[in-house]
This record gives sequence, structure tokens and C-alpha cells, in this order.
Amino acid sequence: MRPDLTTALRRALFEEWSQTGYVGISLESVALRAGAGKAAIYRRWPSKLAFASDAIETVGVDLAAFSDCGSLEADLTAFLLTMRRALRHRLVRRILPDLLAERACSRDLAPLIDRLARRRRAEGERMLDRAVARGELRTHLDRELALDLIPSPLYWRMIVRERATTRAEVDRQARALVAALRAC
Amino acid sequence: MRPDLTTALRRALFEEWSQTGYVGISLESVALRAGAGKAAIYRRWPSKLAFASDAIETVGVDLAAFSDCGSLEADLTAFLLTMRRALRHRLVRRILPDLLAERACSRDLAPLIDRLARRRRAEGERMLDRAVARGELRTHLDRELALDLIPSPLYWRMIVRERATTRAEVDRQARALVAALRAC
DNA sequence: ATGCGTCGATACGCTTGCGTTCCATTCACG
DNA sequence: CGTGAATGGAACGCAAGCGTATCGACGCAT
Repeated sequence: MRPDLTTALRRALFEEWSQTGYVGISLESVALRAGAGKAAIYRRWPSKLAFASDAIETVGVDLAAFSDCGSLEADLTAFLLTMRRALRHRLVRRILPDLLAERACSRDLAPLIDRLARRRRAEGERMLDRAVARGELRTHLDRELALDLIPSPLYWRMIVRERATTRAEVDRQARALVAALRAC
Repeated sequence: MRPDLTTALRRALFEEWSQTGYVGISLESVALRAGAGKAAIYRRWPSKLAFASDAIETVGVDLAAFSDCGSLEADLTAFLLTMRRALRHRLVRRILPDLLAERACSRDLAPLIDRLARRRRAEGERMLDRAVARGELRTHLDRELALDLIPSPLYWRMIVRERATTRAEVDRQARALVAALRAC
């Protein structure tokens, strides 16, 4: 089993996915794109779902990571910059909304999406912990609301509205979010 | 040409759309669901795209409307409550993300989505005008950012995270948004 | 050299659905 | 009543793709 071919197949899947959406993925087209035969796909994965799940988990299409930058605003800025970098990627920009849409129609991909979401939210909790410890946020702030507020404006702008976001816009967004989180 | 049948066909399209996504819509299934023959669809619309565009425009899948409630916070709360009502609708919750995903893959539906988005944003501008006139917001606030902030947390929560939102949560969200808009 | 696993290419039977067309029936109107 | 429009149901030729299987070729390890 050739690992380089497995990688090529995964890459081809993402390209095809970004053009057709999950439902429209033709495994024949994926194989062709990878310069392989269809049997090579079936030797590795029993189904489209298994193939897609493996590919997503392997590449780790994840929005962003949180890190400790010394202050809430700096943490938020770093998060938004990382998220911006991920959403700038053409394939991510196309596959991410399709993942959500597909989940609404068929629950096949739901476990995968849930796993990704859970990881990110746990990291967000840790960032809130740090801000509380620094005295930047109230101890009993509404964490549900805070964790919805943080990624949503950037997601809305870049995915829903398909707009680019400058570094200055990220900075302003972080400042607005700090104000919002203080009111949570 | 029976108008009641046209209506039934549109309704059937939405049901099918919510189950299969746009790509997976089978006009045969739509016709069957509406208790009609396929020819009835082709007599009215030349293609799936024309059918879908007509249906969306006729029903007006729109997120929400803005109204003057006397203060920025009240305006925002009213907006969020209206948007919440729309997003509670099962078909909307499924078709909306699919519209976005489909737009990313194929530009067929882009003009339709742009029209919907433009209308809503213009109304958002008027709400900001009112808040500025009342002295609630700075004259030169970052309107781009403000108009991204307003709908995004609710969209994120209800569509991306598939979570319900209580009236109390809407109120808290409105308050956080006021704080954010003041920092814009 | 030999054996094994994997490869791409292809064929196969099957399914689904498209867009078009047809037909007997129904309905509304003059 | 006669006529024309529209109807649901179905047939048609065509296309695409699925999942399975096969075959000769290739690369690698022994």
C-alpha cells in the first residue's frame, strides 16, 4: 500500500469536495484526479463516508487554536489571526460550510463535526479561565455566550459574506469582542 | 395552470431541499411529493435553478427585519428575536447553510443570495443611523464591523452549533452587542 | 528467480434521474 | 356540447456513477 498514493487520494478528495459539495463527490472523479484507479480507493476505505472522515481527521480541518499571549485582547487577536489564516484557505472556505449543510441533511458527518467543535470549545474555556484569573473578566460571566461571540463575527464575515479581513479589521474585532465579553 | 399546484410544488421543493441539499434535489421526487407529474414542473420552470430561485424569492427566505423600538438595545433585541424566529424554522435551518455551501461550489445561486444580503444590510444601516441620531453610538463607528457583529453570534449558535436560544439568552446577547457596538 | 501485494485501467450489472414526449383524462370556458 | 389547456402517469434514450471483479504490469522482499 503506497502512502504517497493515499495522500494524493486525500488531496484529490478535498479538491473534488470543494467543487461539488459532499453529496456530489464522485469517487471516480477523485480517483482520476489523483491519477489512480477506483479500486485504490476501495482498497483503503469501504465507503465515501469513511474516506471523507479519514481525510478530515488526518488533515485536521479545524478553525483555530487559542494561546496565552498575556492579555485577553492579545489572546483574542491571536485566535482571530489563526482563524483568519485557516479561513483564507480556499478549500477550507468551501468545505466548511458544506460540512455544516451536510450535517443538517444527513447525520453521517455529525460525529466528526462534534469532535472538532468540542476540542475548540475546550480551548476557548481555557482562554476564559486565564482572563478571569487576570481579573479581566467577571468570574461568573456567561461562558456560553462568550464562546459564541468569539468566533462568530469572523466566521460570518469570511464564510457567510465571503469578505476578506485585514489585520486592522482583526484588531478592531478583537477590541469589540473584549467589550462584549466584559458585558457578558 | 393551477396556482394551488404551483404552491404545492414550491413547498415540496423546500422539503426535498432540506433533506438532500440543493445538488441532491431530484425533480422526480419533488413532483411525487407534490402529488404531481414531472411535466408539471417543466411546464412552469425550465430548470432546477429557475425553480429554486423562484421558490426562494416567492417565499422570501430572509433572516430578519429591523424595526424602530426606541433604543439601540431594544432595536437589537427585536432584530434578534425576529431572526431567532426565522432560524427556528426547520426548513430554514437546513436550507440556509446549504445555500451558502452551494454558493461556494457553484455561482448559480449567488445573485439570489446577494440580493437577500443587500436588503438586510441596508436595513441594518438604518438601525445604526437611528442609534447615532439618538447619541447611542459614535458618529464614525465602524459600520462594516458593526453589521458583521449584529447577526453573527445568533447565526453561529443556531446554525453552526445547532443550539436553541432562549429569550433570556437573546437579551444577554443584545446587551453584549450594545457594548461591542459602542467599542466599534 | 519467485511470490506477494498493489497498481491502473477497464468491464460489468445495476440504479437513479434527467429532459422530453406521449396519452387518456379532467376541467373551464364559450 | 365542443374545444383547448393542463393534468398525472409513464415511457424513452441517455448519462453518470456505484461497488465489484478481473487482468497484466510493476515493485519489493526473500
